[in-house]
Amino acid sequence: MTSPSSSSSSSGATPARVDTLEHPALADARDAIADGIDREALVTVFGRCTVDYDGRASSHLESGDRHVMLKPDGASLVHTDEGQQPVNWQPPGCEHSVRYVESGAEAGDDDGPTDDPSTPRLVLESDRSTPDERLRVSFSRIFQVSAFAGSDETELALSGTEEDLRQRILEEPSLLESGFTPLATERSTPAGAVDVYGEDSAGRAVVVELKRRRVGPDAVSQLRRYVDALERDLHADADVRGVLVAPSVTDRADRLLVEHGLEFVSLEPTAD
Amino acid sequence: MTSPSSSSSSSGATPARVDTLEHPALADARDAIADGIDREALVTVFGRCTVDYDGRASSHLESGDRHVMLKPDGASLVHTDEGQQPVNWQPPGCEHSVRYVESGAEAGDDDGPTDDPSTPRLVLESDRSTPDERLRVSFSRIFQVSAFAGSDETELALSGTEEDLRQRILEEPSLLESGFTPLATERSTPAGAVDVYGEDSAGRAVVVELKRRRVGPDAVSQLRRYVDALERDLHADADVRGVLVAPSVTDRADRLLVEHGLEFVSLEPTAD
DNA sequence: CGTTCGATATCGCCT
DNA sequence: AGGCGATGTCGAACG
Repeated sequence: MTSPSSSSSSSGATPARVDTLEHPALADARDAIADGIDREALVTVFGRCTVDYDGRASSHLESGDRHVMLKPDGASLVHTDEGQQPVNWQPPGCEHSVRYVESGAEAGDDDGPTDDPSTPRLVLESDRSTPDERLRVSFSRIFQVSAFAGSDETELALSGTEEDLRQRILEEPSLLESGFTPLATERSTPAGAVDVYGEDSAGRAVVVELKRRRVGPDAVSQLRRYVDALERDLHADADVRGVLVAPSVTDRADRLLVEHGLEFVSLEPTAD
Repeated sequence: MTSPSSSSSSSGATPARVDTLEHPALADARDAIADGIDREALVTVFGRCTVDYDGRASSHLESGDRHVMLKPDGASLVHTDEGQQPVNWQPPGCEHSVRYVESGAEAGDDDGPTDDPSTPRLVLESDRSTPDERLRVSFSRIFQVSAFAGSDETELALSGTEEDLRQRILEEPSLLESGFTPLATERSTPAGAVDVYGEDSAGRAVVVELKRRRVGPDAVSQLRRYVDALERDLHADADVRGVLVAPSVTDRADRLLVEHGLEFVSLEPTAD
């Protein structure tokens, strides 16, 4: 069951390739993983391991069975059987390495005890600098190693974003209010760029902050910062209106809006 | 190469089990995936597929080779060979389903064209309500299916969090400033809960907002909301101090602090 | 349930 | 490289 199996898809311009080992010896797993990293394949390892992270924060995970994915762009993901988020990870830009250690005590230079340091271990590391951080996965057993090489040229088409909401307003400004005229998007202020800047039927300046979903107090504060900054920037006794555009607001955000003299218009990113 | 292989770890209290098919026929893949879901295993599928999401937003991904993970808690993840984040996903709480469709045109009820609708397809769906959303992965080819059953009882131990920063301040209040006395954590105000509430050596109320890392304008606004709310809550002519505690602040955040009469103390979550 | 806020947030854009 | 804001953010704590 530890003999390597390599197989290619029989049709298609760029055949996908999969290499799998089941219950390999740790040394064989090391070779397969090193080969997968070298070939820039997507490598997965399922096995019993401890996990240590050190960098922006520090973490330790005792021994358990987990699924590890190493990507050719340097990303690393450790998944348990629960949760959308990996229990540990490393962002793209890391250098992956793998090594076989006869005595687990040497797996880490300065780590605490692992599940059984006296047994041999296979250690995966993903390191980067800026910020300096490291993920180390130390396996006592490996149940499966796979290396996937495929082809994926396509990009995700997503709709229902804040950008869609902006397009809706620009194409039909009356959705904001009758007589509204957009003058600029991403208009720069000392506090940052305003989503949509324009003027109302009376010629007053209007700052519009867009949110694709129901908003809380943070969005109100954000809008307030822009209105404040623009009032100073126009340095007249400018009466600048601030309008929050979102599907809905929470109670507390609504009170904040009133408190700060800001307005709200209910609008969804798409017309459905 | 399409014969099923099931294997168990030979030692350990809770042996891990791995079932793998390589280049299975779609109908065989369907049975293996359904069995894995049924057994509450962690199921992975690598193959050529299109991906469609509809719910909080909508997205479509043309045909390519991707890695799909179905977790027993209902989470679903679609990974390409790039990026830390899945290109598509579904949170825990979904219901997974798998079906074999002779003609791909029936894979979706109302979908646009896929890579080749005339060929048979294997369709994975993960659905949930509140919010109502659905992820559909439609495979034209499957290169590998695996089902992993393991054991993982341990929890992550993490340090360097905001909670650590709070403990540091509570154990040694002089780190904030000489004479500071913490009176409460998570003190409730109309604007939300204050991280640390206390008084200085002159008996003035102090609101402390903690951040584990370098902060921008949002944290300053958050602190300002708390100070405002507390000044009203104490409804005296209360002079409430607001102190932001973080490793550092950006320039713009620093100007905002001055503008709002707030203070800053540089402190890291851990003593290193 | 909804609200609120933290996170090793990640990601993309722009300076 | 750092700042800044969006995200189908996710997740947890709390009401």
